[in-house]
Amino acid sequence: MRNISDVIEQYLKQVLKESQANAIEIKRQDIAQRFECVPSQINYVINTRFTVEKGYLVESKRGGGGYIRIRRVILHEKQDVLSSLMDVIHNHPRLNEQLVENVLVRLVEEQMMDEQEAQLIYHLLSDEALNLQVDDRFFIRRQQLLALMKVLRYRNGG
Amino acid sequence: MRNISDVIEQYLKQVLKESQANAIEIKRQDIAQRFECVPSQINYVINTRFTVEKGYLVESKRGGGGYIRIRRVILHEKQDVLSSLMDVIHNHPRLNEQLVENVLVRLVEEQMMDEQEAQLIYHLLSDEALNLQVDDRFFIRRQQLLALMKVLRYRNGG
DNA sequence: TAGTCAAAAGTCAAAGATGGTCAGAGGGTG
DNA sequence: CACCCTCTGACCATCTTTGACTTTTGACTA
Repeated sequence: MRNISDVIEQYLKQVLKESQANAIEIKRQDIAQRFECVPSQINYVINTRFTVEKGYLVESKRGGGGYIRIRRVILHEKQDVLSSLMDVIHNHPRLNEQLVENVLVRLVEEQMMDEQEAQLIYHLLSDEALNLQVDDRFFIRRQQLLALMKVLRYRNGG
Repeated sequence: MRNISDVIEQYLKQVLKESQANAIEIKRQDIAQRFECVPSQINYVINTRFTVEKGYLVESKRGGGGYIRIRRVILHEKQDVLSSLMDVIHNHPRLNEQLVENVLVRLVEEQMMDEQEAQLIYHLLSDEALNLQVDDRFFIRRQQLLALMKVLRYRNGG
């Protein structure tokens, strides 16, 4: 594994998978110690790898007895997945390639589209294809991702 | 061998051949060091020798733990269909919905994509999703259709 | 109860680690 | 000589790591 962030990410996902409940509670300091890094590294991992669009919810508490709780969001209805992703799209002012990728990966994970389709759309929404001013790029991505959600909704009998 | 680029090219192809998977991951700096050249020489080799037309796909990541991944892919046999469609796209100043549809239908007929994929893309490129000034719409459609062609060159057997 | 303190976790910006781009210099070949 | 590859290095973009400083919380004390 190339960097410590990836290692920590894998570790947390492993623990999450092995836990009965779909949530784990960690102590930031403990994890930092286990991987010999500074505590704020854990925040970095969480902020970049356990985001809402990837299907995670994170809560925490400071002070004595503090913790960080990571929850895997499990939505049984495909419609719920779509509306949650639509929220994400609406709430993100800056729809960069990374976010597009996260959304598409999630859709594949949730079996709402296959990899080939995701691949195609990723390329259509890439910086290279959307060779425009950044803000215009964000705008187009929003429009097209929402259009995608619409098609997927009715493809899945909505 | 006359120049360092050729040497590096051969080396990478050798490593690729010996690897089980049809992909390798390198560190630019490592390769540059091994052949005692500047790092950007590696980009030169990749840009001139590992192109899509030659059957290679390259991805990379910057920053800590960065890498360059080179993958061998199989080119689609219908390159001529793609180039003729690219001509069409280039030569049409006004890429309206009808033209998009025609292109997509042709791609489906040629079995370069399936109906579902065509459907998806049609919606992404619709007037409704591309809620912009007409000229901008034409521009985006051109960019994205060309991006689509690029992906289709190697899909289905990579 | 209010105040104080220590123990968490959060934020943010700087530094570090890679890879990418581009334009110009260098060199070989028809 | 002209032209086309190659090679190089300065500068840029992106992702990760680190640490100083901040905020929140609960326990203890006056």
